[in-house]
Amino acid sequence: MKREFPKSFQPHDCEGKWYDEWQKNKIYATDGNKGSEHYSILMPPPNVTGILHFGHVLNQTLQDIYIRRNRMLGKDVCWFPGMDHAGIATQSKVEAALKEEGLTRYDLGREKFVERVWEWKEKYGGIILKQLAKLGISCDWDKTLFTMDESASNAIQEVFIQLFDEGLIYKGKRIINWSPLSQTALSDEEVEFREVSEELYTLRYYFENSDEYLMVSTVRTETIFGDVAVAVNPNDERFKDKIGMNVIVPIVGRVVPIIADEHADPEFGTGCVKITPAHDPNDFLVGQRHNLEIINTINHDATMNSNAGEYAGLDRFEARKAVTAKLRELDMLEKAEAYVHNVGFSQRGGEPVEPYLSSQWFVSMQPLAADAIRVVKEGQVRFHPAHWVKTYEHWMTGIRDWCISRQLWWGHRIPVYYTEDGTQFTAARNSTEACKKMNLPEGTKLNQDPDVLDTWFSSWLWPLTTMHWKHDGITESTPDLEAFHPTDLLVTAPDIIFFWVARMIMASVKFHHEIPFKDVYFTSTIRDGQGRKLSKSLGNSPDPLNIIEKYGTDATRFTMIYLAPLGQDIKMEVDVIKQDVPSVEIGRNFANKVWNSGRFLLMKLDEAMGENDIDINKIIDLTDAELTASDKWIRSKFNTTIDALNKSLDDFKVTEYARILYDFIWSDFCAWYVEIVKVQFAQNESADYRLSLMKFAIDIYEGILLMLHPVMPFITEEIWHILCVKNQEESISLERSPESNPAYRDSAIETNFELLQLIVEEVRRLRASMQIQPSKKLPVTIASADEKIIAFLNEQVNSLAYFMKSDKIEITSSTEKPEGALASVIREISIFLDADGAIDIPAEKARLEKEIGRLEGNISGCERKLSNEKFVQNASAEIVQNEREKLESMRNSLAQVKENLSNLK
RNA sequence: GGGCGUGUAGCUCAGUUGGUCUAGAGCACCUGCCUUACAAGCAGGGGGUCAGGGGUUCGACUCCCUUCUCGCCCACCA
Repeated sequence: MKREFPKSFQPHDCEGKWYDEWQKNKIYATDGNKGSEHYSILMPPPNVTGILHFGHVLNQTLQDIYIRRNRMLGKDVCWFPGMDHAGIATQSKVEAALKEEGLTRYDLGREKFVERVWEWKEKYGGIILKQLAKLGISCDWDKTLFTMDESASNAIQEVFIQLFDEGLIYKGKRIINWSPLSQTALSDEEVEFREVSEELYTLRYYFENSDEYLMVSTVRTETIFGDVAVAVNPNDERFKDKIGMNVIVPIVGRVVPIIADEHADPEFGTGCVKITPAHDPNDFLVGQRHNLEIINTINHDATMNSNAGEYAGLDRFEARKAVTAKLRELDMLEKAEAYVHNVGFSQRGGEPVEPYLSSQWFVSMQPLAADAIRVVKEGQVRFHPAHWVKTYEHWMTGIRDWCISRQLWWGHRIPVYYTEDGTQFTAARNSTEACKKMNLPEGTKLNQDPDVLDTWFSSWLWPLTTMHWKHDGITESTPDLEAFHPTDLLVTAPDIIFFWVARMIMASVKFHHEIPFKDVYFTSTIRDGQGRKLSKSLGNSPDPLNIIEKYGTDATRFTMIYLAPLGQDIKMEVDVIKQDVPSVEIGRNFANKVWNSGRFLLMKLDEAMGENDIDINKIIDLTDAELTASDKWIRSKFNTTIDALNKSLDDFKVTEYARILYDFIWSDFCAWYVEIVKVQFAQNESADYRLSLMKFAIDIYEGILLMLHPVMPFITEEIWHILCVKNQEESISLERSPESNPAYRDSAIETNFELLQLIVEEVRRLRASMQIQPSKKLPVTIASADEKIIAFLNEQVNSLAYFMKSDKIEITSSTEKPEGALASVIREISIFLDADGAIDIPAEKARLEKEIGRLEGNISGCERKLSNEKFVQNASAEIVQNEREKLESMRNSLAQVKENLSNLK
């Protein structure tokens, strides 16, 4: 029965089919008892609100490559998928939906609102995971964890209580980053600074009962309502005598002291700075040092409060305009100048954050950092590329406390209980336990803290919660933890090194006394043709699903890997309107090449079988004596390539892996070996030989499929089932490792074959230079003084003839040039192409003269080197020897070329 | 201000501990081909003082110093 092998590869026909088959047979599932060696990866959980982007394609493909490879190596492999509840993002989405109905979350109340969010999650939350599955990733979906799942919640609660009891979580009244849009506190990491052009206003602060004034500069005129002092530097001679005097805040009329504080920089502005402790982190510290009153003038939504008098209710920016106008009117404004400075923006909401004084929960990070720095320094956790270690250490060394409370409803509620008067509180699993901890009578009414935890407070426990650590609040160890923690590899974008990577290291070391992962691979940032980051807001990001639809999953995966050098950005031309990424053609064309070479092998196999239906596995292998040098050459190359591929993956040089595969398959296998198979097949009509030859070629090709499978899982699976498996029931998947056999490595044959390639290429060049018709067959003479080379070339004479389009080849030790032939010299081997009178004498003369010039240049360079005593003394013997041989060979070649020139008449 | 990275053909990038590197590949370009799988293909070609300067060395794209370019991260100035 002949097998079907369509003319071109149709990705869509096989992708869904194989993915279903893999998942149905649960070949990616494990209970941790499948083998002695384990390998695991944690999937960075996408946001429940997320949609697929190119970052995912790259990131997931990288993980899948390592997962598949290690499974193929026979390890017990587990890839843990999951999804993040994404506090602010998700809550905003649901609030936006409510707004459509004319409602706010307060109309629903907390409980109803959270129910709504769960409903939303059930309805839309799975989209991103289904999209990820489209990438062909081989994870065990049954192990999917949602960060709001009960088992995760329990662990998170335990961690909070433990840190609270140890005094590492504390409540503090501080200036935090407030998001007026989301109306919640943010951590420092959630704020990004951007350069903004604003105006710097210089105001007059008059002394009491005087016409004299101090000049004070500020951008934020609206904050003068919170002014409680003016600070000057204690060493600033200009103001030394003013310290202790009072000035009057414009408009407000408040009398405030002039204080001395290092915070005031004499070099900046007027040297005087107004102190507003409620609205600036530095001013807050100054206020603490000088025991100043704190006057808050801004509401949660960034409108002015009653302390702003007639400006109350105005938005902060409108208030700034109004106050500035008023100052101008009162002649209190000395000047206004253009000013560029950095302003913090909410990463999520995009609005300027407000430095805001409020009570929040903090984690004391310094005590957690020490061990986490150590495990990286010691190389227990390795970063790729390694230069991230410096960034990591720098941040960890100066680490600041982490604000973890969020004024949201969607998230893990803070497990802290307060007495009704608010004077006593503790962290506990429930109010009963809280009563006990506070020595209160059981049943005392307590209130739980209304706030929830920062989403990243669940993310930092991801290595533990995915494996159900303390899923019930108690259990320290689980089968997954036993088998798969620490995980082997984390693949993630470098922009979350602080948000996530560093914190996971701290958490696993602190709570489980183990590192969370051994290697961290930081992925490339994907940019468009102009070098801009692909992003939704820029509108320069095509939907990967459209690209997959157009080119296929394998092609998309391969292209991303092929283009993504470790530690450097990828630049990729994108066309959002056409929804196209043209460079994915690389992968598409490559897939086509792979497909067609497989198709060719099957055609030839079928031809060899004739009417018979033979099990490929029952075909007799060619003996070593029956193999030609070319067969041995491809076998040797194949084994060299496997080793190179393994090394590239071990070194996390994934792009190199893709390039080695590409070059080996395209050049070595397709361009050379497949052509040779055609010749060998044609020249030997024995059916047995032909079958055995095809089996040999298909065996090599099967190895190629195995090597390619981690990056192109679908096409390889499809071809393997068509070409390599007789009985479809035997195996669901090709997954197993190609083995390299050092015995098949043969450097002598590789060198000889390289020579054959050079000769072929030279003849092609000669033909092209004389514009000889491609179909025209011409006699070729190859002359060498080396008998071994003659023997090798003689064995390959049919292949040579085919490659060189020659109808007559003479391989000889005599260097006599045939009449009227084009002549060339490659490594002392003379090549004569009988151009049958089509020879252009002046052109040929010019070509030979150019060659002579080149050789003479090289020879004199070589001679100069060798006559340099220091070179001969210092360079290694091998280098010097090489140089001598090179010189000798070039001299011989030069002589031959000169002879060819003199014969040219 | 501090740290990290980058600069090689028109474009995107390779280039292993300095020595066949007078520097490679893909795309684009030019010439010619429907040659027994593949025109999503095949054969050939042009194109680069390896950002600039200095140094170490017998020898530098590769190591050191320095200037410049572009990019990223951290800190932050009222």
